[in-house]
Order: sequence, then C-alpha cells, then structure tokens
Amino acid sequence: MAVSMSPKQKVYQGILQEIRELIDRHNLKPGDKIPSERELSGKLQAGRSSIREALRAMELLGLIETRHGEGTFLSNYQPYQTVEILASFILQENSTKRDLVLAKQIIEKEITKLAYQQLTPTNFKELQSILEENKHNPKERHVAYFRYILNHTDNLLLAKIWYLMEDFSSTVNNLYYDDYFYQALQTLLYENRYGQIERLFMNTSYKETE
Amino acid sequence: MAVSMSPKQKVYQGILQEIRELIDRHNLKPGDKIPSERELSGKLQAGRSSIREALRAMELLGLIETRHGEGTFLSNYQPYQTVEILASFILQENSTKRDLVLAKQIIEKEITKLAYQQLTPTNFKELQSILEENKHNPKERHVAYFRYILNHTDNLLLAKIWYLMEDFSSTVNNLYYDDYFYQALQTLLYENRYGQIERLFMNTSYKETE
DNA sequence: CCATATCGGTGGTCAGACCACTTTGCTATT
DNA sequence: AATAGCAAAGTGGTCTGACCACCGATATGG
Repeated sequence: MAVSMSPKQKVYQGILQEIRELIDRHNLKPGDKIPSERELSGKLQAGRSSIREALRAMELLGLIETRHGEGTFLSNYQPYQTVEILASFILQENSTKRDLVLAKQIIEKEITKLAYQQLTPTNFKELQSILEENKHNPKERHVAYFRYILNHTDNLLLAKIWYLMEDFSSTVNNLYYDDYFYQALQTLLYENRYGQIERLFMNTSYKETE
Repeated sequence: MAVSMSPKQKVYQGILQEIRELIDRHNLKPGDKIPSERELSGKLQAGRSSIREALRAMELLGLIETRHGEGTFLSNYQPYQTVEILASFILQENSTKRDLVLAKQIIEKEITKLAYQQLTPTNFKELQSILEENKHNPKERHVAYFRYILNHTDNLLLAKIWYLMEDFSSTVNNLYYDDYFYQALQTLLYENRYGQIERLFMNTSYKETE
C-alpha cells in the first residue's frame, strides 16, 4: 500500500485518514456517493480487503451507508442497527453512563437556551402539542420535544452531538424528565423568563424506566 | 457463512454478534485472548476476510487490541476512543466555524461550572500561575487554563469532546479570551460567586489572532 | 547451563475469483 | 414509434489461497 502513514500504522487506518481527506477535498455531504471499493483500491494503492476493513468500521459507526449493487454513501447518522451491539460493549462502565447522561443533559439545557430567542408563539403551541400527543410515552415525548427544539437552535454541530448521545443512551436506559418539568419549561419559555431555564434544568434529574 | 443472522444481515455483523456471545460464554475479561482469526474462521464457517472486517471494526472502536504475531486480546476498554472517531468525522464534515466556536464556548462554560465545586484554594493558585506563565501567549494560556479545569471536572466524555473541538478549531483560528476575562473568572471562582459564571461567559466573545 | 537458530502460530496484506444486486441501455416485439 | 424484456456493466458481499512480518517456544550447539 502507498497510503502515507506513520510507522507501524495499519493500512486500514491510513485509508480512514485518506477517506476523510477525500470527503473534505470534494466537500461531500450526507447522501453523496463515495468512490467504489475497487476505485479506492486503485487510487490509494491498497488491496480491496484493506479498503473494506476501513469501510466496514465506518459503517459500524454509522458514518456511511452501503447499498448493494449501488455503492457507498455518506450517511446522515440515522439510528443504525449496530448501535445496539456497540452500546452493549461500550456502556458497561457505570462511570461512562454517568458521563454520558450528564453531558446529554447539559446539551439539552444549552440548546434550549439557544432556541429560546427564536421561538415564536406558534412554535410554543406546537411544542405543547408534542407534549400532549406523547403524554402516554415519556421516552418518545422527550425525544420529540428536544428534536423540535433542536430544529430551532441553528447549530448543526450541537444537533449531531445530541442525536448521537440520544442514540447511545437510549439503548440502555429510557431517560426522560417528569411531567412537571416540561410544563415548567413551557411556562418559562412562554413568559420570557430566560434566566430561570438554567435553574430548572439543574434542579431536575432524569427519570428512568425499566 | 453459517453464522445465524437475520435476513440480509451482513456476515461481519453476525460475526460481531457471535464474538460477543463467545466473550460472554467464556466470561472473558480485559486482557484475555480471543481465538485467532483462522480459528474463528473455521468455527464460525466464515471467510477470514469477514472475520477481519468484524475485528477491525472492533479494534477501531477500541474494544480489542491486536498484537502482531501474538494474537487478539480484549482491550482494557477506553470507551472514549469511539467518541474520538465519531467526532473526528462529525466535526470535519459539516460544522461551520460558527457552530464549532459556539459549541466549544458552551463546553468551556459548563466544565467550569462543573469543576467549580471541586476547586480548592491550592487549585486556584495553580490556575493563577498558569495565567501568569502564559501571559505572553494567549492561545497557549487558553489551552492550559481549561486543560487544568478539565482535569477537575470528572467527566471524561466532556473532556474528550473539548480536546477534539480545541484541536479542530485551532487548525482554523487561534481563539482565546482577553486578559480581563480570565481575571474576572478567577475572581468569581475565588469569591464563590457561582451564579455569575454563566453571565461572564455569555457576555464574552473570543478574540482571534492570525 | 546458556546463547542462538529454527519453526509453528498469528496478524497484515494482497490478488483474484465468484456471487447477488442495481442500473442502464439496447434489442426485439408489438 | 413505443414499450416490454433482456443483456451487460458496475458495485458491494464473500471466500480462498498465498505471502510477509512478527512473536514465542523449542530444539540445538557451544
């Protein structure tokens, strides 16, 4: 293989690097097609099996999506099937879970504060609908509520991070806030009491089913 | 391949499943050796390349460790390697500079608030030293200061995320706060005015060199 | 007894061969 | 001319076999 690499680095790791740069160079976005395995094999001067080792790893992470007979495409991080397998390995440590839950809560708090300035009365009503439609399913309610918030946050990076965290955490626990929290938050948003959002989040812990 | 699998599931995904069960059955712990690639290939009735696709994916995630000439071993798992891989793609692919900067600032604010409760007077003095030692180099000062804070935050996940963001953002610009900010923050920490940390961050923007 | 050469097992990589699937475009029939 | 049907090309999915480089244990020679 001719992929430039630090001493002892394995070929597939170099491939990974190379693919990242390729994505960057061509400014590829989710949904775009990346070169075929055989083409990459030729371009990067590496065996097809090495290419595949890199691609499979990326696929496991949900970074790409492969369609038999069509090609390989950049993914937009849908909940991927393998997340379960991953999580079963990853989230064994309690400290990891704790870190994740805390980080996720922080993100939720901050995106709420970011979205705050952009929410209109209409948005407010839609949020209320979301709460009512899902009142029977706390977990779904939680996801729907914050997904809506996220769409008004105007920060794609934070959105991606939150989706990922949500994906992982949802495979182990069902985390959500209790009814009171959402109503209190709605009230704060409605009544323009920005300063109290912080406090509300910090004084609330997740509930958990299962 | 004879690995039992749901319709259309790929072989390597079945292998993943199989390996996890194997680990479970034999109660393997970190450091233990797992069967060789050729042995797995025979036992699971799959080609060695498929076995490798599964193992490489696991390796990339940090689940296993491979020693050339010796074998493959369960890793003393560092779950956060996964975060790095994911983040390295997410950060690069589609985050505008603006998103990244904002997210980074949020993380810095929140880790400071987390660390707040753990900081002792000694820590406080050390932070002051850091500021003085780097007074000539704003960028280095920024990194050193928050690295220290991070070490007292007790949330490895947030730490990883911050390091990555710092890494990526530093390739684009040199961001730091102005002198006043750090002194003000020091004062707040010292005088136990937790509630004002939030405001200080939100009223301060990054400076930028280059 | 020790230093060393050898050998078997292991991961690392490649090349080539099929297969299954999708798309495309040509062909032959209507 | 329009269309139904099929063939070909391109792609991912998988397996096999072949080397290489590396490690550890064992046999060998001093």
